[in-house]
Amino acid sequence: MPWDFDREGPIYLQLVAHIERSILSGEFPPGERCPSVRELACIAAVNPNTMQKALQELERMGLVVNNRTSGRTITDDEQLLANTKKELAIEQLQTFVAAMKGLGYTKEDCKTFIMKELN
Amino acid sequence: MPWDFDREGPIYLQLVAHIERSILSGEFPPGERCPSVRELACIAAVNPNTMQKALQELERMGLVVNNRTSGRTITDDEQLLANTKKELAIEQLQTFVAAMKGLGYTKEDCKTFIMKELN
Amino acid sequence: MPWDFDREGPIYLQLVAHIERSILSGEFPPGERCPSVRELACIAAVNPNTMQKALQELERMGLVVNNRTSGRTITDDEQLLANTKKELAIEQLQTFVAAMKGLGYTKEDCKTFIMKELN
Amino acid sequence: MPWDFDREGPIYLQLVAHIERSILSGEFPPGERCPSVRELACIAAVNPNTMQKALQELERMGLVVNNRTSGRTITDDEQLLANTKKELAIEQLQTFVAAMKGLGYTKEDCKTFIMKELN
DNA sequence: GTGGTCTAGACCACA
DNA sequence: GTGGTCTAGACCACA
Repeated sequence: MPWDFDREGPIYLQLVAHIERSILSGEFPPGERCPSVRELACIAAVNPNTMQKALQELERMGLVVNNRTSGRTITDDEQLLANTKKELAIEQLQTFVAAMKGLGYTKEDCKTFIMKELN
Repeated sequence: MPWDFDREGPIYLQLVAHIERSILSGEFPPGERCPSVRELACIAAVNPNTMQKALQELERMGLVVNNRTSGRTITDDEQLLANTKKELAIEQLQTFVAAMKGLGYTKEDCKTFIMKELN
Repeated sequence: MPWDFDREGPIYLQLVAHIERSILSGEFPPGERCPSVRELACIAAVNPNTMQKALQELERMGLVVNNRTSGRTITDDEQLLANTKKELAIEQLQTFVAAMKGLGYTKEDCKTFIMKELN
Repeated sequence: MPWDFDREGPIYLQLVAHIERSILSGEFPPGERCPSVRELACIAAVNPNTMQKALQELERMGLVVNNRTSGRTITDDEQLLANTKKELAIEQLQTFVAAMKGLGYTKEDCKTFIMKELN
Protein backbone atom coordinates (compact mmCIF):
# COMPACT_ATOMS: atom_id res chain seq x y z
CA MET A 1 0.00 0.00 0.00
CA PRO A 2 1.74 3.16 -1.22
CA TRP A 3 1.52 6.01 1.23
CA ASP A 4 -0.63 8.98 0.30
CA PHE A 5 0.54 12.55 0.20
CA ASP A 6 -1.05 15.96 0.55
CA ARG A 7 -0.72 18.40 -2.23
CA GLU A 8 0.88 20.71 0.29
CA GLY A 9 4.51 20.48 1.29
CA PRO A 10 7.34 18.57 -0.33
CA ILE A 11 6.87 14.82 -0.50
CA TYR A 12 10.21 14.22 1.18
CA LEU A 13 9.05 16.11 4.28
CA GLN A 14 5.83 14.13 4.32
CA LEU A 15 7.97 11.00 4.18
CA VAL A 16 9.99 12.30 7.12
CA ALA A 17 6.82 12.89 9.13
CA HIS A 18 5.41 9.51 8.19
CA ILE A 19 8.53 7.56 9.15
CA GLU A 20 8.92 9.65 12.29
CA ARG A 21 5.48 8.55 13.40
CA SER A 22 6.23 4.96 12.45
CA ILE A 23 9.26 5.06 14.71
CA LEU A 24 7.52 6.69 17.64
CA SER A 25 4.56 4.35 17.41
CA GLY A 26 6.92 1.40 17.60
CA GLU A 27 6.20 0.15 14.10
CA PHE A 28 9.92 0.60 13.47
CA PRO A 29 11.31 -0.44 16.86
CA PRO A 30 14.31 1.36 18.42
CA GLY A 31 17.61 -0.31 17.65
CA GLU A 32 16.19 -2.40 14.85
CA ARG A 33 17.36 -2.32 11.26
CA CYS A 34 15.69 0.31 9.10
CA PRO A 35 14.48 -0.90 5.69
CA SER A 36 16.83 0.14 2.90
CA VAL A 37 16.31 3.23 0.80
CA ARG A 38 15.21 1.09 -2.10
CA GLU A 39 12.77 -0.97 -0.03
CA LEU A 40 11.16 2.10 1.54
CA ALA A 41 11.02 3.88 -1.81
CA CYS A 42 9.24 0.89 -3.25
CA ILE A 43 6.79 0.67 -0.34
CA ALA A 44 5.99 4.38 -0.46
CA ALA A 45 5.96 4.40 -4.24
CA VAL A 46 8.38 7.29 -4.57
CA ASN A 47 11.72 7.70 -6.29
CA PRO A 48 14.66 6.33 -4.30
CA ASN A 49 16.30 9.77 -4.42
CA THR A 50 13.31 11.29 -2.67
CA MET A 51 13.33 8.63 0.01
CA GLN A 52 17.08 9.09 0.41
CA LYS A 53 16.55 12.78 1.10
CA ALA A 54 13.95 11.92 3.72
CA LEU A 55 16.23 9.40 5.44
CA GLN A 56 19.13 11.84 5.47
CA GLU A 57 16.86 14.34 7.20
CA LEU A 58 15.87 11.71 9.75
CA GLU A 59 19.58 11.05 10.31
CA ARG A 60 20.12 14.74 10.88
CA MET A 61 17.33 14.61 13.47
CA GLY A 62 19.07 11.65 15.06
CA LEU A 63 16.12 9.28 14.75
CA VAL A 64 17.97 7.07 12.30
CA VAL A 65 21.60 6.00 12.38
CA ASN A 66 23.68 5.36 9.28
CA ASN A 67 25.92 2.30 9.28
CA ARG A 68 27.39 2.98 5.85
CA THR A 69 27.30 -0.02 3.63
CA SER A 70 25.45 -2.14 6.13
CA GLY A 71 22.25 -0.12 6.09
CA ARG A 72 20.60 2.08 8.68
CA THR A 73 19.15 1.37 12.10
CA ILE A 74 16.53 3.13 14.17
CA THR A 75 18.09 5.04 17.05
CA ASP A 76 17.91 3.49 20.50
CA ASP A 77 18.38 6.84 22.24
CA GLU A 78 15.41 6.68 24.59
CA GLN A 79 15.87 10.28 25.63
CA LEU A 80 15.71 11.53 22.06
CA LEU A 81 12.70 9.36 21.31
CA ALA A 82 10.88 10.68 24.36
CA ASN A 83 11.65 14.29 23.45
CA THR A 84 10.52 13.81 19.88
CA LYS A 85 7.32 12.15 20.98
CA LYS A 86 6.58 15.02 23.32
CA GLU A 87 7.19 17.57 20.57
CA LEU A 88 4.76 15.82 18.27
CA ALA A 89 2.21 15.60 21.08
CA ILE A 90 2.50 19.33 21.72
CA GLU A 91 2.01 19.94 18.03
CA GLN A 92 -1.18 17.87 18.10
CA LEU A 93 -2.39 19.74 21.15
CA GLN A 94 -1.80 23.07 19.45
CA THR A 95 -3.69 21.94 16.37
CA PHE A 96 -6.55 20.86 18.58
CA VAL A 97 -6.63 24.09 20.56
CA ALA A 98 -6.52 26.13 17.35
CA ALA A 99 -9.50 24.20 15.99
CA MET A 100 -11.37 24.72 19.24
CA LYS A 101 -10.58 28.42 19.19
CA GLY A 102 -12.22 28.52 15.74
CA LEU A 103 -15.37 27.27 17.47
CA GLY A 104 -15.17 29.98 20.09
CA TYR A 105 -13.54 27.98 22.87
CA THR A 106 -10.84 29.51 25.06
CA LYS A 107 -8.00 27.43 26.49
CA GLU A 108 -9.89 27.20 29.75
CA ASP A 109 -13.01 26.04 27.89
CA CYS A 110 -10.85 23.37 26.27
CA LYS A 111 -9.68 22.08 29.62
CA THR A 112 -13.13 21.83 31.15
CA PHE A 113 -14.51 20.35 27.92
CA ILE A 114 -11.86 17.65 27.91
CA MET A 115 -12.33 16.81 31.58
CA LYS A 116 -16.04 16.38 30.99
CA GLU A 117 -15.98 14.59 27.64
CA LEU A 118 -12.91 12.39 27.91
CA ASN A 119 -13.66 9.20 29.75
CA MET B 1 -9.77 34.22 -1.85
CA PRO B 2 -11.41 31.03 -3.11
CA TRP B 3 -11.65 28.30 -0.52
CA ASP B 4 -9.43 25.28 -0.88
CA PHE B 5 -10.54 21.70 -0.94
CA ASP B 6 -9.08 18.31 -0.13
CA ARG B 7 -8.94 15.69 -2.75
CA GLU B 8 -10.98 13.52 -0.40
CA GLY B 9 -14.71 13.73 -0.05
CA PRO B 10 -17.27 15.50 -2.24
CA ILE B 11 -16.77 19.23 -2.54
CA TYR B 12 -20.33 19.98 -1.46
CA LEU B 13 -19.68 18.31 1.90
CA GLN B 14 -16.54 20.32 2.31
CA LEU B 15 -18.62 23.41 1.64
CA VAL B 16 -21.09 22.31 4.28
CA ALA B 17 -18.30 21.90 6.82
CA HIS B 18 -16.80 25.24 5.90
CA ILE B 19 -20.04 27.18 6.20
CA GLU B 20 -20.95 25.30 9.35
CA ARG B 21 -17.75 26.54 10.95
CA SER B 22 -18.36 30.05 9.67
CA ILE B 23 -21.72 30.02 11.39
CA LEU B 24 -20.48 28.60 14.67
CA SER B 25 -17.53 30.96 14.79
CA GLY B 26 -19.91 33.89 14.39
CA GLU B 27 -18.66 34.93 10.99
CA PHE B 28 -22.22 34.38 9.77
CA PRO B 29 -24.14 35.57 12.85
CA PRO B 30 -27.36 33.83 13.99
CA GLY B 31 -30.53 35.38 12.59
CA GLU B 32 -28.69 37.34 9.90
CA ARG B 33 -29.25 37.00 6.22
CA CYS B 34 -27.23 34.28 4.53
CA PRO B 35 -25.47 35.34 1.30
CA SER B 36 -27.19 34.06 -1.83
CA VAL B 37 -26.22 30.86 -3.57
CA ARG B 38 -24.68 32.88 -6.37
CA GLU B 39 -22.70 35.08 -4.00
CA LEU B 40 -21.40 32.13 -2.03
CA ALA B 41 -20.62 30.15 -5.18
CA CYS B 42 -18.64 33.09 -6.45
CA ILE B 43 -16.74 33.54 -3.19
CA ALA B 44 -15.92 29.85 -2.93
CA ALA B 45 -15.19 29.59 -6.65
CA VAL B 46 -17.48 26.65 -7.17
CA ASN B 47 -20.40 25.95 -9.43
CA PRO B 48 -23.70 27.41 -8.09
CA ASN B 49 -25.26 23.96 -8.32
CA THR B 50 -22.66 22.61 -5.93
CA MET B 51 -23.25 25.44 -3.49
CA GLN B 52 -26.99 24.91 -3.79
CA LYS B 53 -26.55 21.30 -2.71
CA ALA B 54 -24.46 22.43 0.25
CA LEU B 55 -27.06 24.93 1.40
CA GLN B 56 -29.84 22.35 1.13
CA GLU B 57 -27.82 20.11 3.40
CA LEU B 58 -27.35 22.96 5.88
CA GLU B 59 -31.10 23.53 5.79
CA ARG B 60 -31.68 19.87 6.52
CA MET B 61 -29.36 20.26 9.51
CA GLY B 62 -31.38 23.28 10.57
CA LEU B 63 -28.46 25.68 10.58
CA VAL B 64 -29.88 27.65 7.69
CA VAL B 65 -33.51 28.59 7.17
CA ASN B 66 -35.09 28.96 3.75
CA ASN B 67 -37.52 31.86 3.43
CA ARG B 68 -38.53 31.00 -0.13
CA THR B 69 -38.44 34.06 -2.29
CA SER B 70 -36.66 36.25 0.23
CA GLY B 71 -33.46 34.24 0.50
CA ARG B 72 -32.02 32.31 3.45
CA THR B 73 -31.13 33.31 6.99
CA ILE B 74 -28.85 31.76 9.55
CA THR B 75 -30.79 29.99 12.27
CA ASP B 76 -31.22 31.74 15.59
CA ASP B 77 -31.95 28.50 17.45
CA GLU B 78 -29.39 28.86 20.21
CA GLN B 79 -29.99 25.33 21.41
CA LEU B 80 -29.25 23.89 17.98
CA LEU B 81 -26.18 26.05 17.59
CA ALA B 82 -24.85 24.97 20.96
CA ASN B 83 -25.44 21.29 20.17
CA THR B 84 -23.80 21.57 16.80
CA LYS B 85 -20.82 23.35 18.28
CA LYS B 86 -20.47 20.65 20.87
CA GLU B 87 -20.62 17.94 18.23
CA LEU B 88 -17.86 19.57 16.26
CA ALA B 89 -15.81 20.01 19.41
CA ILE B 90 -16.20 16.33 20.24
CA GLU B 91 -15.11 15.49 16.71
CA GLN B 92 -11.99 17.58 17.19
CA LEU B 93 -11.31 15.92 20.51
CA GLN B 94 -11.62 12.48 18.96
CA THR B 95 -9.24 13.43 16.18
CA PHE B 96 -6.79 14.67 18.79
CA VAL B 97 -7.08 11.58 20.95
CA ALA B 98 -6.64 9.34 17.92
CA ALA B 99 -3.46 11.17 16.97
CA MET B 100 -2.16 10.89 20.51
CA LYS B 101 -2.99 7.19 20.56
CA GLY B 102 -0.79 6.84 17.49
CA LEU B 103 2.01 8.23 19.64
CA GLY B 104 1.36 5.70 22.36
CA TYR B 105 -0.72 7.90 24.68
CA THR B 106 -3.76 6.52 26.48
CA LYS B 107 -6.78 8.68 27.25
CA GLU B 108 -5.46 9.14 30.77
CA ASP B 109 -2.07 10.17 29.39
CA CYS B 110 -3.87 12.73 27.25
CA LYS B 111 -5.58 14.25 30.24
CA THR B 112 -2.45 14.60 32.33
CA PHE B 113 -0.53 15.83 29.29
CA ILE B 114 -3.09 18.55 28.62
CA MET B 115 -3.25 19.62 32.24
CA LYS B 116 0.52 20.02 32.23
CA GLU B 117 1.05 21.60 28.83
CA LEU B 118 -2.01 23.80 28.43
CA ASN B 119 -1.51 27.08 30.21
CA MET C 1 37.10 28.88 -16.28
CA PRO C 2 35.43 25.80 -14.84
CA TRP C 3 36.72 24.86 -11.41
CA ASP C 4 38.75 21.70 -11.10
CA PHE C 5 38.00 18.85 -8.78
CA ASP C 6 39.96 16.10 -7.08
CA ARG C 7 39.03 12.55 -7.67
CA GLU C 8 38.58 12.31 -3.92
CA GLY C 9 35.48 13.47 -2.12
CA PRO C 10 32.07 14.38 -3.53
CA ILE C 11 32.06 17.29 -5.97
CA TYR C 12 29.40 19.09 -3.95
CA LEU C 13 31.71 19.20 -0.91
CA GLN C 14 34.52 20.50 -3.05
CA LEU C 15 32.15 23.19 -4.25
CA VAL C 16 31.35 24.03 -0.65
CA ALA C 17 35.05 24.35 0.17
CA HIS C 18 35.70 26.43 -2.93
CA ILE C 19 32.89 28.88 -2.30
CA GLU C 20 33.77 29.02 1.40
CA ARG C 21 37.26 30.18 0.47
CA SER C 22 35.86 32.64 -2.06
CA ILE C 23 33.75 34.17 0.68
CA LEU C 24 36.53 34.33 3.26
CA SER C 25 38.98 35.78 0.78
CA GLY C 26 36.51 38.54 0.00
CA GLU C 27 35.91 37.47 -3.58
CA PHE C 28 32.25 37.15 -2.60
CA PRO C 29 31.96 40.07 -0.17
CA PRO C 30 29.82 39.84 3.00
CA GLY C 31 26.30 41.12 2.54
CA GLU C 32 26.48 41.06 -1.23
CA ARG C 33 24.23 39.07 -3.49
CA CYS C 34 25.39 35.51 -4.16
CA PRO C 35 25.26 34.44 -7.81
CA SER C 36 22.26 32.25 -8.55
CA VAL C 37 22.39 28.46 -8.53
CA ARG C 38 22.26 28.44 -12.30
CA GLU C 39 25.00 31.03 -12.70
CA LEU C 40 27.34 29.26 -10.30
CA ALA C 41 26.58 25.89 -11.85
CA CYS C 42 27.47 27.32 -15.23
CA ILE C 43 30.71 28.89 -13.96
CA ALA C 44 31.79 25.72 -12.18
CA ALA C 45 30.58 23.55 -15.03
CA VAL C 46 28.50 21.26 -12.84
CA ASN C 47 24.86 20.29 -12.83
CA PRO C 48 22.58 22.87 -11.16
CA ASN C 49 21.38 20.17 -8.75
CA THR C 50 24.91 19.60 -7.53
CA MET C 51 25.50 23.31 -7.01
CA GLN C 52 22.16 23.55 -5.23
CA LYS C 53 23.27 20.88 -2.78
CA ALA C 54 26.48 22.81 -2.14
CA LEU C 55 24.63 26.08 -1.54
CA GLN C 56 22.18 24.41 0.82
CA GLU C 57 25.14 23.14 2.81
CA LEU C 58 26.62 26.64 2.91
CA GLU C 59 23.25 27.88 4.16
CA ARG C 60 23.33 25.26 6.89
CA MET C 61 26.78 26.55 7.84
CA GLY C 62 25.34 30.06 7.91
CA LEU C 63 27.77 31.49 5.36
CA VAL C 64 25.01 32.08 2.86
CA VAL C 65 21.49 33.38 3.49
CA ASN C 66 18.47 32.33 1.47
CA ASN C 67 16.04 35.08 0.44
CA ARG C 68 13.61 32.72 -1.26
CA THR C 69 12.64 33.89 -4.69
CA SER C 70 15.00 36.85 -4.63
CA GLY C 71 18.20 34.83 -4.54
CA ARG C 72 20.81 34.35 -1.87
CA THR C 73 23.22 36.73 -0.17
CA ILE C 74 26.54 36.20 1.54
CA THR C 75 26.24 36.47 5.32
CA ASP C 76 27.38 39.67 6.96
CA ASP C 77 27.85 38.00 10.34
CA GLU C 78 31.41 39.15 11.03
CA GLN C 79 31.70 36.87 14.05
CA LEU C 80 30.82 33.79 12.02
CA LEU C 81 33.16 34.80 9.22
CA ALA C 82 36.02 35.30 11.67
CA ASN C 83 35.38 31.93 13.32
CA THR C 84 35.21 30.13 10.01
CA LYS C 85 38.41 31.78 8.84
CA LYS C 86 40.17 30.72 12.00
CA GLU C 87 38.98 27.14 11.61
CA LEU C 88 40.33 26.97 8.08
CA ALA C 89 43.62 28.49 9.21
CA ILE C 90 43.98 25.89 11.96
CA GLU C 91 43.30 23.20 9.40
CA GLN C 92 46.10 24.57 7.21
CA LEU C 93 48.42 24.71 10.19
CA GLN C 94 47.70 21.10 11.05
CA THR C 95 48.38 20.02 7.48
CA PHE C 96 51.66 21.88 7.59
CA VAL C 97 52.73 20.44 10.92
CA ALA C 98 51.85 16.93 9.75
CA ALA C 99 54.00 17.39 6.65
CA MET C 100 56.87 18.69 8.78
CA LYS C 101 56.50 15.75 11.15
CA GLY C 102 56.99 13.49 8.13
CA LEU C 103 60.35 15.19 7.66
CA GLY C 104 61.32 14.56 11.26
CA TYR C 105 60.42 17.96 12.71
CA THR C 106 58.74 18.27 16.10
CA LYS C 107 56.29 21.07 16.86
CA GLU C 108 59.09 22.98 18.55
CA ASP C 109 61.31 22.50 15.49
CA CYS C 110 58.46 23.92 13.41
CA LYS C 111 58.28 27.04 15.54
CA THR C 112 62.01 27.79 15.42
CA PHE C 113 62.09 26.93 11.71
CA ILE C 114 59.28 29.38 10.97
CA MET C 115 60.81 32.14 13.08
CA LYS C 116 64.04 31.77 11.18
CA GLU C 117 62.71 31.27 7.66
CA LEU C 118 59.67 33.51 7.56
CA ASN C 119 60.63 37.07 6.81
CA MET D 1 49.86 -1.21 -0.81
CA PRO D 2 50.65 0.47 -4.14
CA TRP D 3 51.39 4.15 -3.92
CA ASP D 4 48.82 6.56 -5.23
CA PHE D 5 49.44 9.31 -7.72
CA ASP D 6 47.91 12.64 -8.63
CA ARG D 7 46.65 13.23 -12.07
CA GLU D 8 49.06 16.14 -12.24
CA GLY D 9 52.76 15.78 -13.06
CA PRO D 10 54.66 12.83 -14.49
CA ILE D 11 54.51 9.71 -12.35
CA TYR D 12 58.30 9.38 -12.25
CA LEU D 13 58.56 12.78 -10.52
CA GLN D 14 55.94 11.72 -8.03
CA LEU D 15 58.05 8.64 -7.39
CA VAL D 16 61.09 10.86 -6.86
CA ALA D 17 59.21 12.95 -4.31
CA HIS D 18 57.87 9.87 -2.56
CA ILE D 19 61.27 8.18 -2.23
CA GLU D 20 62.89 11.46 -1.28
CA ARG D 21 60.51 11.73 1.67
CA SER D 22 61.08 8.09 2.57
CA ILE D 23 64.81 8.79 2.77
CA LEU D 24 64.48 11.98 4.77
CA SER D 25 62.01 10.43 7.18
CA GLY D 26 64.48 7.63 7.82
CA GLU D 27 62.35 4.91 6.31
CA PHE D 28 65.27 4.28 3.94
CA PRO D 29 68.19 4.95 6.31
CA PRO D 30 71.39 6.70 5.10
CA GLY D 31 74.11 4.32 3.97
CA GLU D 32 71.76 1.38 3.70
CA ARG D 33 71.10 -0.59 0.57
CA CYS D 34 68.34 0.78 -1.62
CA PRO D 35 65.78 -1.78 -2.81
CA SER D 36 66.29 -2.78 -6.43
CA VAL D 37 64.44 -1.16 -9.30
CA ARG D 38 62.35 -4.26 -9.72
CA GLU D 39 61.48 -4.43 -6.02
CA LEU D 40 60.53 -0.79 -5.87
CA ALA D 41 58.59 -0.99 -9.12
CA CYS D 42 56.67 -3.90 -7.71
CA ILE D 43 55.95 -2.15 -4.42
CA ALA D 44 54.82 1.04 -6.13
CA ALA D 45 52.94 -0.86 -8.80
CA VAL D 46 54.58 0.96 -11.67
CA ASN D 47 56.55 -0.11 -14.69
CA PRO D 48 60.25 -0.81 -13.89
CA ASN D 49 61.26 1.66 -16.59
CA THR D 50 59.40 4.42 -14.78
CA MET D 51 61.04 3.53 -11.48
CA GLN D 52 64.41 3.41 -13.22
CA LYS D 53 63.91 6.96 -14.40
CA ALA D 54 63.01 8.04 -10.86
CA LEU D 55 66.12 6.45 -9.37
CA GLN D 56 68.34 8.07 -11.96
CA GLU D 57 66.90 11.42 -10.96
CA LEU D 58 67.56 10.66 -7.29
CA GLU D 59 71.13 9.77 -8.22
CA ARG D 60 71.47 13.07 -10.01
CA MET D 61 70.29 14.79 -6.82
CA GLY D 62 72.87 12.77 -4.91
CA LEU D 63 70.39 11.14 -2.57
CA VAL D 64 71.04 7.72 -4.01
CA VAL D 65 74.41 6.29 -4.99
CA ASN D 66 74.87 3.81 -7.84
CA ASN D 67 77.39 1.06 -7.14
CA ARG D 68 77.14 -0.42 -10.61
CA THR D 69 76.73 -4.14 -10.37
CA SER D 70 76.10 -4.23 -6.67
CA GLY D 71 72.95 -2.16 -6.62
CA ARG D 72 72.30 1.24 -5.10
CA THR D 73 72.68 2.63 -1.60
CA ILE D 74 71.14 5.62 0.13
CA THR D 75 73.63 8.45 0.48
CA ASP D 76 75.27 8.96 3.84
CA ASP D 77 76.17 12.56 3.07
CA GLU D 78 74.65 14.16 6.17
CA GLN D 79 75.18 17.65 4.81
CA LEU D 80 73.24 16.86 1.64
CA LEU D 81 70.48 15.18 3.59
CA ALA D 82 70.16 18.17 5.89
CA ASN D 83 70.03 20.60 2.97
CA THR D 84 67.44 18.55 1.14
CA LYS D 85 65.33 18.28 4.24
CA LYS D 86 65.49 22.02 4.71
CA GLU D 87 64.48 22.61 1.10
CA LEU D 88 61.44 20.42 1.49
CA ALA D 89 60.57 22.13 4.73
CA ILE D 90 60.78 25.53 3.08
CA GLU D 91 58.53 24.25 0.32
CA GLN D 92 55.96 23.16 2.90
CA LEU D 93 56.20 26.49 4.63
CA GLN D 94 55.61 28.33 1.38
CA THR D 95 52.58 26.20 0.62
CA PHE D 96 51.25 26.97 4.08
CA VAL D 97 51.88 30.70 3.80
CA ALA D 98 50.25 30.79 0.38
CA ALA D 99 47.15 29.08 1.77
CA MET D 100 47.05 31.51 4.67
CA LYS D 101 47.43 34.44 2.28
CA GLY D 102 44.32 33.16 0.50
CA LEU D 103 42.51 33.59 3.83
CA GLY D 104 43.75 37.15 4.17
CA TYR D 105 46.68 36.50 6.51
CA THR D 106 49.98 38.34 6.05
CA LYS D 107 53.32 36.72 6.89
CA GLU D 108 53.23 38.54 10.23
CA ASP D 109 49.72 37.27 10.89
CA CYS D 110 51.00 33.77 10.18
CA LYS D 111 53.76 34.11 12.76
CA THR D 112 51.52 35.36 15.53
CA PHE D 113 48.88 32.78 14.60
CA ILE D 114 51.38 29.95 14.85
CA MET D 115 52.80 31.18 18.13
CA LYS D 116 49.30 31.25 19.58
CA GLU D 117 47.88 28.06 18.12
CA LEU D 118 50.86 25.72 18.11
CA ASN D 119 51.35 24.18 21.50
C1' DG E 1 23.75 -6.27 -1.41
C1' DT E 2 24.26 -1.24 1.08
C1' DG E 3 24.33 4.06 0.94
C1' DG E 4 25.82 8.01 -1.91
C1' DT E 5 26.55 11.08 -5.87
C1' DC E 6 25.70 13.13 -10.19
C1' DT E 7 23.37 14.34 -14.35
C1' DA E 8 19.51 15.73 -17.34
C1' DG E 9 15.46 17.48 -17.54
C1' DA E 10 10.62 18.49 -16.10
C1' DC E 11 7.85 21.06 -13.26
C1' DC E 12 6.33 24.08 -9.24
C1' DA E 13 5.62 28.45 -6.34
C1' DC E 14 6.57 33.07 -5.84
C1' DA E 15 6.55 37.80 -7.46
C1' DG F 1 13.72 35.73 -13.21
C1' DT F 2 14.54 33.13 -8.29
C1' DG F 3 14.95 28.75 -5.35
C1' DG F 4 13.03 24.07 -4.75
C1' DT F 5 11.40 19.38 -5.77
C1' DC F 6 11.00 15.15 -8.12
C1' DT F 7 11.98 11.53 -11.32
C1' DA F 8 14.79 8.29 -14.03
C1' DG F 9 18.72 6.32 -14.52
C1' DA F 10 23.82 5.82 -14.43
C1' DC F 11 27.63 5.07 -11.72
C1' DC F 12 30.69 4.76 -7.46
C1' DA F 13 32.77 2.76 -3.00
C1' DC F 14 32.53 -0.59 0.34
C1' DA F 15 32.57 -5.38 1.78
